[in-house]
Amino acid sequence: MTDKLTGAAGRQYVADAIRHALRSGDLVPGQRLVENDLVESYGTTRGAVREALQDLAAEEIVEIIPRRGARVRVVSVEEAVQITECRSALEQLCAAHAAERASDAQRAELGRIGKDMTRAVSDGAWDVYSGLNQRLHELVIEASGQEVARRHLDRLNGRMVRFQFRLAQRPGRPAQSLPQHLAIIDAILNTDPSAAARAAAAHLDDVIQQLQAPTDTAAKKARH
Amino acid sequence: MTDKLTGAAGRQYVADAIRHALRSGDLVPGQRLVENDLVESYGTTRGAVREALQDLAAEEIVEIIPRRGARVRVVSVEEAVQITECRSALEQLCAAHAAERASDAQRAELGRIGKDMTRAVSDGAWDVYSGLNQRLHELVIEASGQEVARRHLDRLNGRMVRFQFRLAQRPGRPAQSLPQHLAIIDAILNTDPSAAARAAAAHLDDVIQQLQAPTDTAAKKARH
DNA sequence: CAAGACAGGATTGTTGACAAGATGTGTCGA
DNA sequence: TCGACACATCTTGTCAACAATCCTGTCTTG
Repeated sequence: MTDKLTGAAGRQYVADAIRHALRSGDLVPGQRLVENDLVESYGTTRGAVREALQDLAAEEIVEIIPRRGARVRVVSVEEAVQITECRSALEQLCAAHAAERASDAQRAELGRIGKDMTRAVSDGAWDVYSGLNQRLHELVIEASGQEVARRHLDRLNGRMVRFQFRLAQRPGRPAQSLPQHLAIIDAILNTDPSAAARAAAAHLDDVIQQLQAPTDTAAKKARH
Repeated sequence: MTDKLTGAAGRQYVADAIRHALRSGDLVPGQRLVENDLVESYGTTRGAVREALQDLAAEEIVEIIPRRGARVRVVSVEEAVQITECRSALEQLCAAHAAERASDAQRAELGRIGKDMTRAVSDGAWDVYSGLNQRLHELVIEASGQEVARRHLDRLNGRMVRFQFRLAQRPGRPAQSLPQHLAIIDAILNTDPSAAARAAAAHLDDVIQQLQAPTDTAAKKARH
C-alpha cells in the first residue's frame, strides 16, 4: 500500500519508528538492529535505514560498533542520574527565564495545567496526569524561549524513556510530584525567576532520588 | 603521498579537518562546503565526506539544506548568548561536583593552573593564558565525573569557536577573567560545591555580558 | 531595458552490486 | 566431552555510476 519510503523521508520515518518502538517497549535495550530486517519491517531502502541509524547514534539512543552493527544502547542507573542532573541544570535555566518572559496565554495554560493536574491526582487518572506532566515541562521550555536548551533537553529526554516509563508507574508517584509541579507553576505565575529555578531543581532532585531508590522488584518489598 | 583515506577513518579525518579549519579561520560562517571540493582537498571519497558532513550537521556546526548542500552555520549573538547560558548551567553542575570529588592529583593541577594563569597575565602572555583557560574548564569537567554533561558541553563549545576567538583577543580580557577563574579554583580546592557553582555562574555571566557588549569592530558586511 | 524562458553545467541524492569482515556450524582429533 | 579448525552464511562497508535537482548566464520578446 505505501510506496517505498526513500531518501530523506524514509530516514526520518525509520528514525521516528525506532524511537516510538523504544517508547512502547517493542525494542529492548541491547537488542540488535539489523539493517535488512529494518528494511523489510518499514519498507524502505538500506540507505535510508543506515542514515536513520546514524541519526539515532548521534542522539546516543543506539550504539554502532564498526562491522558489527547497531544495537539499542543500554543506560545504567548511574547514567540516568547524570542525565537527570543535566536536565535539572537546564530546566532550572528554562524555568527562570519562563518566569520572566512567559506570555499571558502561556501563563493561562500553566494555570489550567495546575488545576487539571490536581484533579487528575484526586481522580486517580494516572495517564491523564502523565500527559499533563509532559505538557508542563514542554510549556516551561517553550515559554523560556531557550531554543538551544530545548534541543539539548530533547536529546537528554530521548535517552530516558525507559526510566520515565518505570517511574511514572510507581504507586503514589503522582501524589508525590504534584506539589512540586504546582510550586514550579506558582513561581512562574508570580514572575519569580529564582523561585522557579529552585522549584525545578527540587523536583528533579526528587526524581533523582526515585531513580536511585530500590528498583521495581525490590520496591514492592521495601514498601511498608 | 598519503593513501586515500577511506571509510570510517576518512570520515573522522574530514570532520576533524573542518572543525580545525573553522577554529583557525580558514572557513568562515556561511561558506559553502561542496562535496567534490572537500574530496579533492582531503583526498578521500565522496562517501566519507558526506558522512563527515552529516556528523557536523548533527553537532549543528554545519547546516545541510536538501539538494543544496552544506554550509557553515552562522550563529547570531542571541544564539551565542543562549549557548553560553546553557554552558553556565552545565558548568555550574560540573564545578559543584568537582568540588566534592576531585582527586588529589586534579586539585594539584588546579592549583598549578591558578599560579600559571596569574603569571601569564602579569607577563602579558595571552596565548599561554588562553591555553590554560581551556585546560581549566576541561579539568573541572573531568574532575566532576559528569560524562553526560561533558558531551553536551563539548557540543556547545563546538559552536562557539568564532566568538571565543573574538573574546579572547580583547585587550584587558585576561586581566578581567583571571579573578573569576581563581575563584572557581579556590572554591573547588576548598571543597565548597555551592561556592564553586556560584563562581562558575559569575564567570559565565561575565562572558555573556562581553558577548552582548559592543559588537565587534564595525560589522564587516556579512557577505552571502 | 526589464522580465521571463531556456540550455548547459554543476552539485547533490540514490541505487545496486560487490568486497570485507564477523558469526555460526559441523567435523575431526585428542 | 571438549577445543581447534575450516567452511558456509550473514551482515555491514564501500564504491562508482546514474538520476534528479538546482544554479548561472544568455537569449528572446514585449
